[in-house]
Amino acid sequence: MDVATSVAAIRAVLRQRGLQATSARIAVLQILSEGHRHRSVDELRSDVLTRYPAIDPATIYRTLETLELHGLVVRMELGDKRTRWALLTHDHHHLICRNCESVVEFDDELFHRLAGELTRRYGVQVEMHHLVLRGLCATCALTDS
Amino acid sequence: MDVATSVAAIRAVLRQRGLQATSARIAVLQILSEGHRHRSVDELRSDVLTRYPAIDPATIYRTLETLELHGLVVRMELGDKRTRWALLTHDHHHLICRNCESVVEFDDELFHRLAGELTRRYGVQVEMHHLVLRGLCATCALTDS
DNA sequence: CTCCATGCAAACTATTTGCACACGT
DNA sequence: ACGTGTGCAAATAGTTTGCATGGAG
Repeated sequence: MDVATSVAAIRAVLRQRGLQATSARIAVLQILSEGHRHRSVDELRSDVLTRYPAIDPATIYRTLETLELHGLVVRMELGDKRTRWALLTHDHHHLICRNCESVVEFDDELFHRLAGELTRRYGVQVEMHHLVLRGLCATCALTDS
Repeated sequence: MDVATSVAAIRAVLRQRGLQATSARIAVLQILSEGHRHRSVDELRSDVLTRYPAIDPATIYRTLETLELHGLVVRMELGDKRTRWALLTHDHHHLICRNCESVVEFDDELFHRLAGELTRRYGVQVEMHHLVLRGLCATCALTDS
């Protein structure tokens, strides 16, 4: 699914997995498909409001749980207590800058290597899809602090 | 601070950082020093009960926040909503087995290399102290599932 | 003796659940 | 029509905060 996916495509994806194409599910997937930012339930709720009739928070929670179960979205804990959600696309990882709060995104390559090494050494099977690291982004790292 | 640290040593560490050596802080550090497991506030509260007079949850939260600020303990989010706490010792990382829920611990070496590579490639300064990964532990990886 | 830390109770926030009704197929 | 999804309201769980009292230095 790509940025700003059409409703028809979303319907197809849902049906494909045996899920009813309800308005809540379509709205949530549509919003999440616009820029692959990770959003909290509350952000989702207000984003939905700009274009669709309101969805009850309880429904959003249940919708996301279902979509996660069927491998369409992923959850991520950023440290505050709200869970963030995004479309499941390719594996990628994040660094949150402790100075300016910006989020840097990394592709999976280096982490993939790490996972392999961990398997070799410890026998574990690491499933890293959306890792969250903390530290300083390039800009703030230069200014030190 | 080592496993089962003496009260005198704990007092010293606290004073050293300009902190009052109160009974709550001593009790919390004492409990955390016994096996470097990561504990939830509730586990801490009941562990304290076996040896000390009860500490109010609110006090435990405030105590941990203070100790964290002074670099004595670290927090960790395991995915359920309770924050876990441990003494800050050496950097190490964890894998939680999604099958048997066990926690595997890794030393820092491989991750340290990864952090270096990220700095080289992206200019970021990664601060990874207690990373939490998910996957399968060696035992469950063999049995597949 | 002076503050900082603690206990208690109430407030808050994110999330979950029960139930009757509405919608998708 | 049938069964699943949704809205609403109430319940829950973890955590935070205000305020008066108690203990550490």
